[in-house]
Parts: sequence; C-alpha cells; structure tokens
Amino acid sequence: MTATTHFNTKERILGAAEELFAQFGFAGTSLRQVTSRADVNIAAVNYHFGSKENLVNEVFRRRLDELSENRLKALKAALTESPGSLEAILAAFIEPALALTLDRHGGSAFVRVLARAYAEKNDRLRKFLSDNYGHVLRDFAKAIAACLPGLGKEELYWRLDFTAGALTYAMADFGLIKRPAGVSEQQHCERAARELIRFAAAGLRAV
Amino acid sequence: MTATTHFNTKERILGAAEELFAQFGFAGTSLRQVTSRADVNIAAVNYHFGSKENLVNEVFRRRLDELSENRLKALKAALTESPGSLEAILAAFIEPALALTLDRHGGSAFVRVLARAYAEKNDRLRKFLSDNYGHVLRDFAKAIAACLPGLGKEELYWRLDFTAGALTYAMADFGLIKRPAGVSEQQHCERAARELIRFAAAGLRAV
DNA sequence: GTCTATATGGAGATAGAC
DNA sequence: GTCTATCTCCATATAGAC
Repeated sequence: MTATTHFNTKERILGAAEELFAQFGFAGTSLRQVTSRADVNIAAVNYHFGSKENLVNEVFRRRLDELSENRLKALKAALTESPGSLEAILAAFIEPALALTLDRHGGSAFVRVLARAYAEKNDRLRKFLSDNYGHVLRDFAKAIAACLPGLGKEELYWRLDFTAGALTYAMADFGLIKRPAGVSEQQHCERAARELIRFAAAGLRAV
Repeated sequence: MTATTHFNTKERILGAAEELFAQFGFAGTSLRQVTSRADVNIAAVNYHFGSKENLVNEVFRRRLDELSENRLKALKAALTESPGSLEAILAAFIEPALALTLDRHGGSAFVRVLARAYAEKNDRLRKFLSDNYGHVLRDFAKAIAACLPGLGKEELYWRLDFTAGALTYAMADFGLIKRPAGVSEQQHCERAARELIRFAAAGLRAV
C-alpha cells in the first residue's frame, strides 16, 4: 500500500462500496450512492470495474486475499505451537478478522459485508467466493476435525456449520450495538473474541 | 384459514413475496416479480398493502404471530414438564420453526426470510420486529438465564447472541444444500434440530 | 483518466375506467 | 376489487469530448 492509496479513485470507490454494502446490502446499494460517497464521477465505476457485479467481487478480493493469507499463517503457527488445541485453531480464524475490525482503514465494515454474503443465496457470488477462498475453510475444517477424533463425520459437519453461523454473525456485530459505555472498541472486540472461542469450542466438543 | 385462503389475491401475493424475499432479499425483489409470480395485476400490491415496506411487514406478521404463539406455548410446557432443562427450552424455540419448515404451505421459505432480516440493518424493519415480537426473545432469554445461575450477566449476553446466530443460520439452511440422498426432508430437519440443541446447550454451558 | 450527456430499461406508485 | 395506462424517478451502462 502506498501512502496515497486511499486517495486513488479506485480505492475510494472500493471503500465507499464496502461501507454501503455493509449497511444496505448489494442490491440495496446503487452505484450512484457509491460514487457520491466516494466523491468521484458516476462513470468512474464502469471505467474501473466494468460492472456492478465485478465491483462486488473486487470489494471481497481486496480484503480476502490478505485475510485468507493471515488466517492460514495463524493456523500454521497454531498447529506447530499449540498442537491439538481447538481453541488455538479457532483463534487463528477469528483473530485476523478481529484485526481487520480494529484496523484504521475501514476494515470493520468488511466483516459485516462478509455476513451479508453468508445470507445471500446469489449463486454467482457464492461461486466466486468458493472458487477463490474455499480452500481456507477446508484447511480449518481439517484441523478442527483432527482435534475431535471421536466425532462422527456427520456430526462434525453439522457442528462446523453451526460454528460458522455463530462466528459470522457475532463478528458482524462486533462493532455495532452492544458496546457498553466506558469500554473501548478494542477491549470490546477482544472480549467478544474470547467469549466466542469458548462458546464454539464447547459446542464443537459437546458430548 | 378458510379452504380458499391460498387462492385469495392477498394470500397469493404474500406467498410469492415470501419466496422471492427468501431468494433475492428485500431490496433485490421487485413488486413486478412478486405480482408476476402471484399471477395478479401489478396494481394489486398497492391496493392491498399500500407500499412495498408494508408488504414486507405483512409477510413477517402472517407467520410470526403464529410462530411466536407456538414458541411461547412450547416454552411454558417445557418449564412445567422439564423444569431446569436447558435442552427443553432450546427445543421449545427450535421445534415450532422446524414445523414451519416442514409445513406444506410454503413455510420453509419464511425461515430463510427470517435469516435475511437478521442480516439487515434496516432500522424500520428491526423496529417493527422488535416492537411486535421482542417479548418472545426476552422470555426465552429469561428462561435460559434461570438454567445457568453461575453465569455472569455479560457472559450470558454474549452467549445468547452466539446462540441466536447459530440457530438463525442453521435453520435457514435446513432445507437447502446439505441433505444427503436417501434422507427425507423430515429426517434431515429433525437431525439438524437435535444437533443444534446439543451444540447450543454445550456452548451456553461452557466453563 | 475523468468528465458531461444520454441511452435504455425497470422501479414504485397512482388515476380512473370498468 | 381488478384492470390499463401512465407518472415520475432512478437504475446500470455507454459514447464521446476533453
């Protein structure tokens, strides 16, 4: 990232789109809202991205390339430093997303965009995400399975799904309504991550 | 419900809207799509519902009035028949939604619409749901809290939130991708409910 | 690369005949 | 209650000057 990245037309469009997608959804956001918030001309979106669908994909790509890499690095570290620890694996998944939320460059909206994507049944978007980032989820699933040798394949499958739901929606709400007065954003998120890890680990281990 | 209910213009609009909202979201569905699928005239929506926003609200009201009543009845039964059982409380919440999914009158789409609502940050919709159905969630929260006397207030709060995320998203996917061949819809849903209850109960009880 | 201007279509909503 | 016809506005996308 160069020092001027956030002043590029392209980056400004991506940032504005991310915030609006988080708030209004993909269909609920018009390119006019995006270009107006980014303070660029309406024609700039089609010049730089070709179509609205491609803009959506690029909003994901900008963050997910890095997030996926960070998650896989953290997973690798967890598997060598804390072998057999379910909590360490869950932390490797959650903490990079947390870092994004606390990032000064507007990453907090992106976590909510991810939650939106989870609710979307749009096949094209799902295929884009699955093709490009599905391997990350598969690596985590394998690592978690290895921690729970007694668990049947079907049960594991269900529980991973529940865990994904809890993680996605909890993370999406990290920066939102629930922070009590006198608690900093950072403290609040760290608390949420800790609680989430305990909850999911217990659920995955349920007898 | 009369025998002709499903052939009324109003009911046909509500049914079509429910299915389309589940698939494309609220903003992603046009009233033209709705009236086309319901096979009624485009002007009928405004005649019967006044506006798109009000149509959305009525789609919720049609199912939530009955679902809420069933959930509260089941909660009352659980508290008297199985006092102190966390699993019974969770079942009282989940099983009426499950019955909707298995219902022959198209209730399965509605569970996905509920999941959409959870992702929406639309304040007007949230206020409508909170004003009309918030008391149901509060009653369940109280009953769950009573089962977990050792748990701090904040921790309880977090865990209820995670539980809601897992429930909502798991239920939304009940009828979708994951059913293996040779397993009936009903068996699949019952299995999901059982697993979900175990997962959530363990997470809520986590040490 | 960025602008103005515009093409083309679809959105929600309503008026008024039947 | 239901229809046709239409209003008004806004959507995505593009053409072509600068």
